[in-house]
Amino acid sequence: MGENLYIAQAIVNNNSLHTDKIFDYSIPEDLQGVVAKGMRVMVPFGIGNNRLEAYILNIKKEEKVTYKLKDILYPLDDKPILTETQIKMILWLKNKYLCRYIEAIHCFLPSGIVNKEKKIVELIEKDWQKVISRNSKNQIEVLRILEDLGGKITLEKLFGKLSFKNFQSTLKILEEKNIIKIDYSISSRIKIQTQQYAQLTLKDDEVDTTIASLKNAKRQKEILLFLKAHKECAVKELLDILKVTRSSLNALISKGYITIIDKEHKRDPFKDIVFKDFPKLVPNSQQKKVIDVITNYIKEEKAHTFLLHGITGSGKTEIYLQLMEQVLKKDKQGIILVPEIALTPQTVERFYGRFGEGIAVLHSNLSDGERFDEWRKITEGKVNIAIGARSAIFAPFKNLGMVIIDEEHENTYKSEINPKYHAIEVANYRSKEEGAIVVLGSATPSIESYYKGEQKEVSLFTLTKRATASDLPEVEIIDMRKELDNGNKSILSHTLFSAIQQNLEVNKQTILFLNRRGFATFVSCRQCGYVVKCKHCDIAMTHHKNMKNLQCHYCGDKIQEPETCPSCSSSNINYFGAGTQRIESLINTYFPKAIIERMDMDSTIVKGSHQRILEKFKKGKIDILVGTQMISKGLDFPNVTLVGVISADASLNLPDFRASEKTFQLVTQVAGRAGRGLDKGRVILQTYNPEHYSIYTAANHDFESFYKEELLLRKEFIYPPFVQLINICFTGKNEKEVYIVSEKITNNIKYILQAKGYSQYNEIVFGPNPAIISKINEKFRYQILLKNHEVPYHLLRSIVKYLLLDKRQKFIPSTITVSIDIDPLYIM
DNA sequence: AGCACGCCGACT
DNA sequence: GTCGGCGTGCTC
Repeated sequence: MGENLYIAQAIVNNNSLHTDKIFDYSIPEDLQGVVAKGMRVMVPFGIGNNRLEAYILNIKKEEKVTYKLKDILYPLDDKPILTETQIKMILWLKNKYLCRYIEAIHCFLPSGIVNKEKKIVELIEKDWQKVISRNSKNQIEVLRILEDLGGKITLEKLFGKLSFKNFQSTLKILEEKNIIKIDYSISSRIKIQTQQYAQLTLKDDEVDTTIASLKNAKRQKEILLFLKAHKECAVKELLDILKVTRSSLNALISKGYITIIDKEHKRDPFKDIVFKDFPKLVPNSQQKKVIDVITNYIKEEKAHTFLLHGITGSGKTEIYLQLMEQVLKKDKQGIILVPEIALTPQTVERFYGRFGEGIAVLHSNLSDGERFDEWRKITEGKVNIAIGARSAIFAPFKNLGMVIIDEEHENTYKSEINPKYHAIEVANYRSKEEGAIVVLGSATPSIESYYKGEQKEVSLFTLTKRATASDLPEVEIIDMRKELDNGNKSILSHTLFSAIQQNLEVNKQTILFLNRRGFATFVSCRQCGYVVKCKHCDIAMTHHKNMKNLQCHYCGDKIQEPETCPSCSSSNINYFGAGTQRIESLINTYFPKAIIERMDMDSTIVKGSHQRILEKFKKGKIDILVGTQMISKGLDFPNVTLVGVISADASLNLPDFRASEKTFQLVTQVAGRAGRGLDKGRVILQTYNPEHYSIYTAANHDFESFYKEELLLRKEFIYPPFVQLINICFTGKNEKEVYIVSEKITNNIKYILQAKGYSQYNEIVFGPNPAIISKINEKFRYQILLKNHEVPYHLLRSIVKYLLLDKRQKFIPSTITVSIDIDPLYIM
């Protein structure tokens, strides 16, 4: 016939490395012009022609094909759910972060939108006992279960009940014997909620005559009058407002005067919250300069990145708000990223307070349905602003004007699951592709971002004035070694103790900060130095006092708290350092009259407990708040005049090249919690390393000095921003095998480097080494670290891609998992 | 991953 | 001869 063949190039929704490629499907004639690029379709896949959802990335025309192609079954969307821009970005993500297509695709879609055709198993031969031989144990088991559960269940459910794994052949035999039937049923986890609306079918001039004709039907007249005035109304509301019953309405419906239509009803997660108006503030001179400069870029639609380095309280949020106003004026949309939305309610409140409705909020604990609704508000153009955590960077705006990333140094902007993207990288990409600007803000910028500022790659603004007149708090460093010399074995120095006491006397609030949940509460023997570690994960176990046990925070294993040292039997075993719980109970005994509350991962498991504690604190119903990182962010309480940092060192001793940076950031952020009001704040910093630069520069609020010092070290030891890193982690149950595979890959990388003329590979490839956490959940972990030291970065990446993706089957047995992290934040 | 195929041992 | 366990290899 010589007719053209339309071929859809699609990615199947199958979370496997082996199917991570583009599959071609022919588009049957009746679907030509119906299915398009960016749509989801159902396709048959594999030998069993299992039905899978597939995402069409491209459609091409070919005259003939020499290979067999299967037909698309049917479309799942009536219009594309992925735009051209997004498809391009999917390819970029895959290539940059070396993830799978499907993982990149999932960034753009709300979870739960995925359709699956479930297999339904149905019993059709009731008298099966006559046909099946007594020996076929497995077949009998399947049929019994089917019978018990009503003769029709999903394959999944059946599989869950079976005592054997290999059910496929059993089912096939039963199907062939016509005893069971296997069918498909489509299921989507999300349903669009609809609400009934009443509408008039009469024309305006008909209404009055109709009303007159109704005579005695008083209620019906009221309804018609109401609808004449309001055009349409939700049935629920109509009945509520007019105090009429459904029967009156039904009468009108049966007479044909009114119709009921289903209208989509969007769930609103913030419906119960009233936001106070947040009026525009007059910017100070520094703020105004920033706003003016960036506004020009917005007006000219120039892609560019800005870094706002502003001390806490320098009014960055007001800058964000005024820039957003400019973006909206250009009919463009904006994204605001915050580290974690539950911890930064003030940012959300201010945006709502300034712009009212028209904002989509992408919470971390939205339900699938709520998330879907927020996503639809964006795709349908109903909102122009999206606020959310990391994943909101993928908000599907059509005309993006600006991305704001607040607290840009935060770790939460780097994804820990594939694709392991960094929100700043994605923002910069979108900026260039979509002509938007990026605004990064932080009181303690990351070394990488600040370095880019110095290199003029991004425009740097420094804000030194606090927007409100309050001064930065004074920070005192307490040398805990001297405390010990003076006979104070307590975890509170004399200075901090008396400061808390004074603060309580004048009815001011105190925040006590501890570096990590139970990070320091490892159990150690003073006699032999033995540290109790998890036998599965090789990390120190954490003491949980109220449970009287030790827990591993990686695998969750629990053991009884030991009374003597498991190694030398000495009774001199000690609970070292202190977790938040221990501090809480200690403070309780020191200050029995004070109201003390703890805020950490354990005390905020229950949904909404953050807000509850913070609300209580805001109202002044808590005297002392003890907490972890969680309390270091964004809290702005004027009555807090004292911040105590119990031990500034815990994060300093982490085995990571960013340990100093993290310590500086934490101490600075926490110190910024004091003195937000009219009273001067006081910060007391307890440490065993008072001479460490990250401690004293943080105490002096001196980012510049810290940066200079840190940058020297980064340069000397060849770390980012001077090189880029790639971390490859191999995981498996057999330690020897994991080691051998990772060593083989290491040698291959070195071999290729040498062949390409880079013989100094010992400065490029490090490892394989056991990961710092060398064992998680009975699985051993080895890693290779790559640095692009005097070797092109793209060469390193293409080597990794070649060995671990393209030729994966050749090098990696299926018992080993490989995880690739491009530009890792932690190497653990 | 998910499925079928094919080889082999157990059991009638 | 039949059934079921397990290893292997492919998926448009």
